[in-house]
Amino acid sequence: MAKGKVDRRVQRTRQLLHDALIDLILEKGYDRTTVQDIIDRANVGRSTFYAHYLDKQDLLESGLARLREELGQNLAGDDGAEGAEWMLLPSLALFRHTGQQHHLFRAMIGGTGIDVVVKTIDEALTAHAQALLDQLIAERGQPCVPPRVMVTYLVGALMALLTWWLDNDMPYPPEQMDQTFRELTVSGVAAVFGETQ
Amino acid sequence: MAKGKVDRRVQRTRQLLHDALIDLILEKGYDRTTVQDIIDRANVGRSTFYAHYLDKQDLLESGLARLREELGQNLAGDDGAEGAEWMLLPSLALFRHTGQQHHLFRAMIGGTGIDVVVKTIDEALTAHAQALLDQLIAERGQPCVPPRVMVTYLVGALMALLTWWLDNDMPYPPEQMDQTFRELTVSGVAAVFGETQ
Amino acid sequence: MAKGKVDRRVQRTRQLLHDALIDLILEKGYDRTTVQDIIDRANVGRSTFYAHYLDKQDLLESGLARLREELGQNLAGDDGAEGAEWMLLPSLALFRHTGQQHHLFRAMIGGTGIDVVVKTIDEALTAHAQALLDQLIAERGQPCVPPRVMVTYLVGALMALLTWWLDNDMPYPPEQMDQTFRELTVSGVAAVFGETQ
Amino acid sequence: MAKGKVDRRVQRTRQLLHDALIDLILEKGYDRTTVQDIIDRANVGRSTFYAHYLDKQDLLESGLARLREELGQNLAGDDGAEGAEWMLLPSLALFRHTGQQHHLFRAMIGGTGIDVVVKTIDEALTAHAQALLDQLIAERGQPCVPPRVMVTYLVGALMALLTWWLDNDMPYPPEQMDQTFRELTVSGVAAVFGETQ
DNA sequence: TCCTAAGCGAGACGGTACGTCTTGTCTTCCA
DNA sequence: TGGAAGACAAGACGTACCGTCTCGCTTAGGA
Repeated sequence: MAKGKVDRRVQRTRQLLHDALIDLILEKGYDRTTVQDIIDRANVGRSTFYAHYLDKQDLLESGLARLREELGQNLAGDDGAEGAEWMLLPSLALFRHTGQQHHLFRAMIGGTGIDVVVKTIDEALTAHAQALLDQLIAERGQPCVPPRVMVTYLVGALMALLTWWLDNDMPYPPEQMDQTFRELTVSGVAAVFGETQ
Repeated sequence: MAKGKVDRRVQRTRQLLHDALIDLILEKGYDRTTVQDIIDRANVGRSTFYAHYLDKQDLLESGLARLREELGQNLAGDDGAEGAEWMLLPSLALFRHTGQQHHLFRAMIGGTGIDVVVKTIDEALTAHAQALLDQLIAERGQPCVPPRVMVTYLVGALMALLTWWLDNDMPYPPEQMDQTFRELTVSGVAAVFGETQ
Repeated sequence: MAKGKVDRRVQRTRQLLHDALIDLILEKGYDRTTVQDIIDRANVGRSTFYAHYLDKQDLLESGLARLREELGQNLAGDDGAEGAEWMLLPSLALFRHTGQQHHLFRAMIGGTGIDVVVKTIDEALTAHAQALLDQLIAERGQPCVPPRVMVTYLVGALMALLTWWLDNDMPYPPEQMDQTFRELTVSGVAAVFGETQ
Repeated sequence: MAKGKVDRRVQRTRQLLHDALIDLILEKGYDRTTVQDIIDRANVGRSTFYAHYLDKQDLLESGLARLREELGQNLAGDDGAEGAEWMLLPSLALFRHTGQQHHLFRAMIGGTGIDVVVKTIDEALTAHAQALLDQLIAERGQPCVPPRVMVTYLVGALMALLTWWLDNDMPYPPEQMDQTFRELTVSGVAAVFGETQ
């Protein structure tokens, strides 16, 4: 069998398992979902599950690559539209994107959230903000606070807004959430670069 | 037995259980600690454990009252020293306080953290910020963004900084962390109230 | 709790498990009986089973002490009645005893049999024959063949008859089986001690 | 492809599987040998195994034809040499034959033995003894015990000696084992036919 | 010499039983 | 009489084999 090429059956099995997991997360939450639930739903043998994944978390993580990619694409296109040079995070795109799949995202990052998912989004946003900040530093010079801490601040604030928004049934439109984030953020970022808004 | 007076043994048992839990959290983390571990360490019977607490989480939560109180005291005294009227969170006191007990706090809120602990601190900070914000609104009128969202933003950002700081072995002194938080926050808060810094 | 004294519940649980195993052996055979079958039948938790026994075989073996004892009692009383001094095995008692519980013994030693059970009976008979043979040697001197081999011969022959008898629905009464065994055995034993019948 | 004619490759595959099984039985015993072990050793695909045999036992049994044949040949030649007319089993040839391949036979019938192998030898010996006994009956008339039971007795005794001998590292030469069996057997057989030795 | 059906290896798969682990309840005994 | 000790039912876990299956490659034997 050609190396590096995965059997069509393997692809199918993995897809079945992923789909089953997502279904079950939506139905009863990640923590209450057991491996048995997953393989029953996917019509897959127990040993088959463990042939592909180490455990439930491994299955989840293997699906995060796709999430990362999706986020990357959706968020990338947003930057041009941001306008303000002080805006380091694609918050509008993020609110829009998660709002569209709010059932899924609520199950994934709402409430307590699933650690590994939260961490994945966190890291993606962190990388994004870090990159933009590096650019800004190249243009403006060092800010008066440690850049890494700034990034942590921005990402933490945005994640908090996002989580709160999903947990509270999205009481404002994405645009307003973005606007709020922007208002609170931009002058701070400008300030640490010595600018006055 | 005198009613209303809790048997001294009961107090002792509870203390043993709390201490055992804290020890074990520091040793191997909350998630990897089992009820069996706790009662072995505390030299307590299994049924005794369940006579006092519903489960592991209940034991943890019951200890949070003290944490809340401690935080309340430590953070309250800080406000006067904050100086700026736009500062809604006692960040300096928080960094100092957690830094002093960083082993414990790292185990509690570092990494993935223990949900209920994070939530407790989050709620305490949220209440604090909300109160100060209400005052500010009484003086300044409504800000241009939803106040509840503002509070979420501020608390989320501060929690993110705190967690990052502990996870990265406190690379900056509490004063600098506070300063950074302040720089990034104050102008934003002022801005939404229509003030220019 | 008093050491060496076993909780009444423990006794009860073990009894339930033993009974369930015997039931199931009679119903579907030892090999086809699973641990799950046993604990379902006994209304016992899986972990309880493994708290008491290492595995299915261990449960079976732990019940063999009683079998050994039973055999010992039933077979011992027979010797006086044997008559012939050349008779080293309580074959009549054995056929009678097993015939009375033929369902159980068929399941245990018929067909392929359960190794450990066959071995247990084999050992009990071997010890018995060896003891009588030692007496005989004390009286008569060494036989012209190795005593240990003689014992093996006698026990092997008797076990073969017993197994065949149970497997073929006991086509002869115990008395006739005993008589046959006696006819074929006695003159041989006498012969190796230099006696002519 | 010509029907009834088996592909050379087929022969080769079967041989590989048989050899692998025998190797593994000698190395780790029949019970501890898995199908996976066998096909790994034989460098054969899993499906190939099941294309030829139903299961591990089927593979083993298919090899027993040769064993039966071998036994038949070796044992047949012995009868003339038996001498005594009361000797119904070719015990000397049996001890010699198994002694020569004691590694294999020990693994096959020693200890607990492999049921199907033991049964095969048992049946071969039973048929042999039955045939000779029928002859004897034709000459001497009915014995005073059921002939079928006699045969069972003789075969059981011989198998027991053989197993014990192999399990105990053949402490006596085949001739002595045969002699012992003969001493214990012959007078009994004679006796049931009303003869005195 | 080519073609084609078979044998074959590789290994994915559904299924079943295993022995382990942890939870929260229940029972017994002792101080 | 309340707490220590720990037995217990429940059920999820990750592992080990089994027997079935699908896939392409190889390879003989008849055209």
